[in-house]
Amino acid sequence: MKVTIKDIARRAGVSVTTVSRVINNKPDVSSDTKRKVEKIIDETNYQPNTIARGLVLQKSYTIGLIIPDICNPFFPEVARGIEDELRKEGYSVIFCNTDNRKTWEKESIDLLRSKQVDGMILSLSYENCDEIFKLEKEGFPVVQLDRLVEGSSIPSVAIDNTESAYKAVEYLISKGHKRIAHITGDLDTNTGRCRAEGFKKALKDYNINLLDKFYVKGDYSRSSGYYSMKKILQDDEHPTAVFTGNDLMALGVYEAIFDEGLKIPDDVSVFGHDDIELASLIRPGLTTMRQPKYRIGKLAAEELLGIINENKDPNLTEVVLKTELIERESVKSLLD
Amino acid sequence: MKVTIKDIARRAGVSVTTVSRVINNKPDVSSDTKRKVEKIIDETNYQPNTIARGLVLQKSYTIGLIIPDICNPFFPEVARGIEDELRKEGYSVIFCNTDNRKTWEKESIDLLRSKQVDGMILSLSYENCDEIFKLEKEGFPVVQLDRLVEGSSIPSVAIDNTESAYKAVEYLISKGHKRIAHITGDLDTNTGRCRAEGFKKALKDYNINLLDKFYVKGDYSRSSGYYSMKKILQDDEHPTAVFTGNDLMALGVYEAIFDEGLKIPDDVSVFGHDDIELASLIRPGLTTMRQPKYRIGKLAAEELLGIINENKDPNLTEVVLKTELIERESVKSLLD
DNA sequence: ATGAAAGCGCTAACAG
DNA sequence: CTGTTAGCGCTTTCAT
Repeated sequence: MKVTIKDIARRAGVSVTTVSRVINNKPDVSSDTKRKVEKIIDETNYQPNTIARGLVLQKSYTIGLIIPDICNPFFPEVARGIEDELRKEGYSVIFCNTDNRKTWEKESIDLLRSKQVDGMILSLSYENCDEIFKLEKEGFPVVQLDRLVEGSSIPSVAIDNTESAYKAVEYLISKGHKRIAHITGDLDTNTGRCRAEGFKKALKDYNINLLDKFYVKGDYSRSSGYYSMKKILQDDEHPTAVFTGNDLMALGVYEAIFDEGLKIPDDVSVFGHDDIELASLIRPGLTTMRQPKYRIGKLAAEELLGIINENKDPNLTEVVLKTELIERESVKSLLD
Repeated sequence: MKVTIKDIARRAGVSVTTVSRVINNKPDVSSDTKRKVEKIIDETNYQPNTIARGLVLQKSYTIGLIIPDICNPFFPEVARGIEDELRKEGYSVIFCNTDNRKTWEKESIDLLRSKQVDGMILSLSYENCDEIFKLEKEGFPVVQLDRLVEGSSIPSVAIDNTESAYKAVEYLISKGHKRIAHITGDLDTNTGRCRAEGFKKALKDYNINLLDKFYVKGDYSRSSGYYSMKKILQDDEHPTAVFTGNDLMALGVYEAIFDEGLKIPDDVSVFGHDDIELASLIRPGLTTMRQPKYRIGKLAAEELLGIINENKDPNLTEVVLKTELIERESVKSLLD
């Protein structure tokens, strides 16, 4: 049987209140009894039952993390940033994968609520606004990852995807590219839409025509990158450069290009987004926009902690991080 | 204020006992009152407090996952396998990163115990046996990942690294290679040692001499692969094939070989281990042994569930998974 | 078929 | 300084 506060109390010959006091470092305990109790706690290897404490304190010191898929290379680092930050404050994190399915998202939220988490960090599919609004109405502490829901004032930690994509395309243009294709991310997500928007805006600002056949809808998966690029390459008229909605798709694009016996960047330049680890590992190194992933996680956690603890006003908090252009070898300059 | 079982009881005009009965689908409730209660539950969007339930049931429906680092490409898929499997049975998972630090490992175990997890899945540093033994003595449900601790009967899900390496080398031999080098993984880890052992055993079984200069100690990092290969290539006498302790090192090996103006697999064949995503992306595609990562996670979860629920005897459970040889283009046949 | 009451392990007034 | 008491939200005998 597990040792409880009662056991400690009995063995120390004091009341449970006193034991509780020493556990929580409260005043009003003589250093004598304190020592005595601590000794017994040590001997018995007693660990206070956080569940029971949570019940009375109405606090679980646990937060929920809901993401599409921890296997998506974006999330492990974010998750790590969150866990590191939260653990410092004594919180632990329960994580749920949803594969962007609305029903799973709802289930996960309900599950976490029933587990009395003190807050949540969410990366939900774009359409799933109801859930967010419901949480907001209840005043439940929530921070969103990587998305901004219009009409809600729920804090969010994200990068400016539109600007980031714009910068990427601008770079391509500065290298003399004019025939630039884009394989979009999942357009059901905010990030996917914003990056596509940034792409279009850059072309427009630089007076470059956007050809329909150079704008292909992907879904962030590696295979969608592969097939989209295959499709693009079927046409006689190749683009000189392709900007993909994320690095994972760029990997698929690499394969498609290699399949056709073409060379990167000599035949086609490739520009990704996110700078996942693979980007530096593949050859040629993938030029891409780096997301400060760990930092996103860390800041999201800080944000959430702020809301939970100081009852910080969530209304004003919108953290927008910049991405960094990482130049490698997958983009060729057409100038000179 | 959150709605509790009392609120439901009051609004339905019944006792909390009755409400509890319908929540848990117990018999002895007239279908009439059952409907009535269910209606109120629906209306109020009531979610039973799992924490409170856990307190009386002595069950949290939460398990702990302790790993070195979720950012290590091995773990996300394992974690996903665990989460998928556990969620089906109504469990959720709290994860902790330890960076293989013993103090963090101990802290994490204590934390999870205080959170009353029903079991743990652990991937601890090799030296940290005390903690495992302590848990074992208490009969606490634990499954180990990727590690067999001698002298303990704690179940473990792992691949047979020795055999896996043996198979790899055997394959190389079957392709006519006799001058085979090995760049080891971190020999402070069990995996590293076993793979090196498998390498040696295969050579011995096939009566091939192991040259000292063809056995170089690496540490699983890409750069160690690079420098180790450089060192190997400095000698006039090249190996015809090199087997690396993991894929990441193989990547470094690729670079070293390219640096020397040599070709893979024409001049040197390369064989990796793990089949990380990258293996299929680099050119030439890396021949390697695939770890069934998702499956490892899934089985570890099943194992744990078995111990928790059916009080299955943990003594006999040692799941050893086979790796799969993935043939790509980095190995040349010397036959014909 | 239903409810009253006890208790899971802990904290927090309140008294002394 | 210390202990008594009353819950936190839920499940579970045991009556009725």
